[in-house]
Amino acid sequence: MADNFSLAALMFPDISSTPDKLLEAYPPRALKEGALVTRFAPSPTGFLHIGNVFTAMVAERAARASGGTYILRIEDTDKKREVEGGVQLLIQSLAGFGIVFDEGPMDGGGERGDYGPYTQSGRRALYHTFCRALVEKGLAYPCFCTEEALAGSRAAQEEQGMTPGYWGEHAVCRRFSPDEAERHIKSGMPYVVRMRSPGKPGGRVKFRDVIRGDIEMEENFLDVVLLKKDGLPTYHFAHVVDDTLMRVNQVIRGDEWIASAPIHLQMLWMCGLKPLKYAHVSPIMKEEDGSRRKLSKRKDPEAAATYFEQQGYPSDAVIEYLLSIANSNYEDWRKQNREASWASFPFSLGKMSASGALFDIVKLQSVSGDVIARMTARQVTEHACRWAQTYDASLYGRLSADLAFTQGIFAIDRGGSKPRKDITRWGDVGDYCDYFFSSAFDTSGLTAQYGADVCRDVLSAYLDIYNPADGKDEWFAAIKNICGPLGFCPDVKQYKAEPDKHKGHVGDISAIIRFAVTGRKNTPDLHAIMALLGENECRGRMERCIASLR
RNA sequence: GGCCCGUUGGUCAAGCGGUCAAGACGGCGGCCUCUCACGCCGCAAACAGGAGUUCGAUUCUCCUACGGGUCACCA
Repeated sequence: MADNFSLAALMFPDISSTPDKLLEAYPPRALKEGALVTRFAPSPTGFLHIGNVFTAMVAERAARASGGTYILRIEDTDKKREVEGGVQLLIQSLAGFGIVFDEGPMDGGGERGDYGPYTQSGRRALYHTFCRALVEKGLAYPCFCTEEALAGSRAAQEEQGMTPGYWGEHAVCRRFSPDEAERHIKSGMPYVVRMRSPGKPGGRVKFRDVIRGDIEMEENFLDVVLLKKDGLPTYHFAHVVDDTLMRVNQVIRGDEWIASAPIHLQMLWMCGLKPLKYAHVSPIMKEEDGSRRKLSKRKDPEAAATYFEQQGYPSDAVIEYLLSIANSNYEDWRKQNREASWASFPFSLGKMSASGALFDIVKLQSVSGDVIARMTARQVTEHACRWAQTYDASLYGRLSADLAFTQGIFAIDRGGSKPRKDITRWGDVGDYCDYFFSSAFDTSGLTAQYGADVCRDVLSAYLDIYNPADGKDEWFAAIKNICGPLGFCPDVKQYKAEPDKHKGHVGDISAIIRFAVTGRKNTPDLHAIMALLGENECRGRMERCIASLR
């Protein structure tokens, strides 16, 4: 005569352990007060969404800020979605953002930590142990319904206006005796394992979400699948056993999971496990046609984490932007701690907003400009070269030809308390510094504004007194000195008071020189530029300019 | 449709019964200034709507509207 124990033995012949033994094998961690053990648990699809980076960062910050542990767990229970090399790619991409794990699979293979395996496909026996115990207690049972049958009852339920799913009249396998179940199994029928939900329609569950506060919803009354036909667990079941066995004490995940929290709480209870603590993170949104939606992998290029690297945003800038979305006091902190690493920011899960933020590329640019402005010329040079090396070969050629010169470019107007902020991503540097590498300027803009004669006179006069040894003050004084003879006013204010008395003012003189030397109307400190270019180059450029004006 | 979550300026957001409703990005104006930046100063700009509770609601309750999420042998 079959019973739940013989049924369990038939279903899990190679499982001899028990949940209690597993709990002993993965004992509670020695943690200091308030330390959070968090995890990032992606499926290895090979695509890293910026929203995932956000969630991963939040979990990482929460762990680090509390002196806890951060775990990577690979959820590869859906073989259809798996991509070759996806795990390595994921680890590397996250590392590129400065997000690293204490435990889990490692770059280059292998894994670290005492609570593994960290890949779900390697944890089969663990799930089966818990599942076997459930079957023995009559809390789980095999279900032989075909997908067609399921679809049929779903349609019927919907027609009747009742909640679709495996419950009530439609949970046919739930009512099988152990005898019937065994007979079906022995006949070779494929089956899934479902939990025997104790829930009732209309029942309520309450739980506290760290981000959203108290939430109350209808309890689960569906006989949810624990193990799929292939013996691998569903997300729900895997989550429950993994997070308790890994001793995760703060589950941080996307808010799309909040609807299934009642399932998880119920499973935990049925397994005799303590409820987990949850924090559901809102997704990053995108505005389109006046309405919001999640950033879409298909429609939005900025949904891909790789987009930002390609565009040349420093990874620190992306993280700081994300951090400012997560904890709005981040920007105030940054203002007070100019030079500190974002890693020392006292991150707080509780300060997260419950509503989803719109992705704001303009704000990212502002943050990025600040991040780059804080860098030294050397750091800028290194970053720009590294970026150009893979994304802009010709730029790389220019930048790397003479690194001291390149660093000199980035040193102009850098450092000090008011650094320039006009580079917001490495993709900007090509435009930013092109005139340092080429002197093929079109001077028509110059003559259009001042007339060829004036330009020629100004440049000739300047060439006569040009002294490359001048410091910035002498350099500018020299320019002022040629104003008078040329009919320009050396003092801007004076000129503005009586504009008719002069052809223009010093600004116009230096504008002409600037244009001859750089081909631009606007540049950083011209004296510094000329000093870097050197006497020969500067003279050459001005002489060529004069020649082109004839 | 059921259940759940959300809604403060264009955007991110402080606020947690009494505030002239912070700050940041962006916008606009000004100052500084050889240009452009930077910096500084200033301006415009918000509590989705309606009922309650209260001496008093952005804050508490309910309803409505709108937005989002979820209802798989996917995560």
